[in-house]
Amino acid sequence: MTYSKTENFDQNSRDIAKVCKALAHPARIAILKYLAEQKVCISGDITTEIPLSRTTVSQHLQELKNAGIIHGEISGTRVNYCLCKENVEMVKSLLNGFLENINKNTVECKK
Amino acid sequence: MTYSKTENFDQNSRDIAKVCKALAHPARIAILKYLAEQKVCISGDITTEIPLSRTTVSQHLQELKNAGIIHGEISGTRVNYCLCKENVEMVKSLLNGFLENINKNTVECKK
DNA sequence: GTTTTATGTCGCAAACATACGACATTACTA
DNA sequence: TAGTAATGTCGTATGTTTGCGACATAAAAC
Repeated sequence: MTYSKTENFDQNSRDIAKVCKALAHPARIAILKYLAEQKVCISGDITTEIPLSRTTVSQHLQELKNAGIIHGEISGTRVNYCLCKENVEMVKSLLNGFLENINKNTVECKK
Repeated sequence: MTYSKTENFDQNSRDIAKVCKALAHPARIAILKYLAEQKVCISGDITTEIPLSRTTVSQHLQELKNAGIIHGEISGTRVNYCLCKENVEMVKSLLNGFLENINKNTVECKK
């Protein structure tokens, strides 16, 4: 009865919320930054760069993969992760479009 | 013991994650869109525009307020909410900076 | 002063997210 | 084919979010 009424909102709002949800944890931001820093796609030894257990990092990677932001390519026992050009650009234009849109009717708030 | 190790990540990553968290629900996106549509700041009768109870909408408004994205001004029994120019722009540049940054080392993923 | 109107806050229940140890899987290596 | 290394998945404990009814508050209307 309670919870999860997301289907009552329009697709664009849900898309934006979904992308933001994927980015809504510092570990995932740190992972993305790390991937962006590397010349080559890097495997799951991201663990050594992130102060979390391997299991947890793996889960965060799955979430980023589900959101389509990263991509993992199997190579032997390793998995090479990388940022997906198309999807990162999709995210960029989705968020930019939204922020540009709401930026039209803002008000000065001294606060 | 478990959970919430966010303090182990750098400030920028936490800031980005925080903003994204505020945007990580379709209701909040819908609320922001609605606010952007209005000529004047609109009070909590946003309820009629959003398929959720007044209580829940009120809570989402609080979250957006906490994130500094909107601002509520009391006027009698009403509260006029509006988008904060400075903060919306702050969010824009924060997210743009990050996305621009990670966009440098992406890879074509046919998928 | 009582009623109405617009809001916010509390407390609860259900759903979801986070973190991790233990186990399973898969491929390379000797 | 046994051993190791890199990963993923499961189960569990705990914290957080979502959604709402019920109550509290406070200004305006009468």
